[in-house]
Amino acid sequence: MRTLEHPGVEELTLDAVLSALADPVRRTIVAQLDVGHEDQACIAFDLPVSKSTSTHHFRVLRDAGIIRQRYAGTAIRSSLRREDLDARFPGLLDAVLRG
Amino acid sequence: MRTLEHPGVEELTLDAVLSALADPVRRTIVAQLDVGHEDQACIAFDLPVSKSTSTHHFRVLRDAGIIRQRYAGTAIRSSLRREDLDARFPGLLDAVLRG
DNA sequence: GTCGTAGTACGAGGACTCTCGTACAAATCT
DNA sequence: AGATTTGTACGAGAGTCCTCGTACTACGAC
Repeated sequence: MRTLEHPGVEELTLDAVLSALADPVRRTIVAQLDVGHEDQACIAFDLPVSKSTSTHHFRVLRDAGIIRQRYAGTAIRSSLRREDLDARFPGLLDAVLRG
Repeated sequence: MRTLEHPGVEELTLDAVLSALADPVRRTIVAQLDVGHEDQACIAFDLPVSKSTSTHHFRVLRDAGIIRQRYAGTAIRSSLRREDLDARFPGLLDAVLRG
């Protein structure tokens, strides 16, 4: 099975997290994951960009440690790393999601 | 007396605020304002960039509504718009400052 | 008035980002 | 096996951002 690289909790940087969340498309992804679309494939998200651009944004979120991704057949299941983010930057994710 | 443009509370956008806070130099400014250097001139901040780059970063922070600036002689006094930010995006500033 | 200080305006270089299309790889389904 | 689905790799174009130096303005001090 194919695997995907994820940074550890202690590797999360405020710089990467804030840069990732500064993009509106990526905040849309995070918001949709927050309301429980964790079973969706990347392609099923409602995004105003092409497929390759989607891949780019999901990768940025994964590299920043904001989401976790694992293969499920040909698709990928994404989920929010809420606990890791709360442990490293308490209140940040909630504040952004509320905004 | 010269004046400076500031956005109103209702004009603050998450996009502008997060983009502004995504830069490490600007977070340094915000952090120094947070620990009570609000009497300092811009030039007195400990930043690893040139004077004109400083001007740029202070302007981005002001345009995003994160700081307030007013002239005091030839210098400028900057201060955090903590209450405005807390009203618009509760918990966000604290989370970033804690990180 | 002259000098010094604090900040701005402007332009430029370099890097990065967002976007896309096309071509491709990996797993699944028929 | 062949077709379909999902996502990736790659390259390219356009735009943005960070950085700087130089020249300039506004205010205050002497």
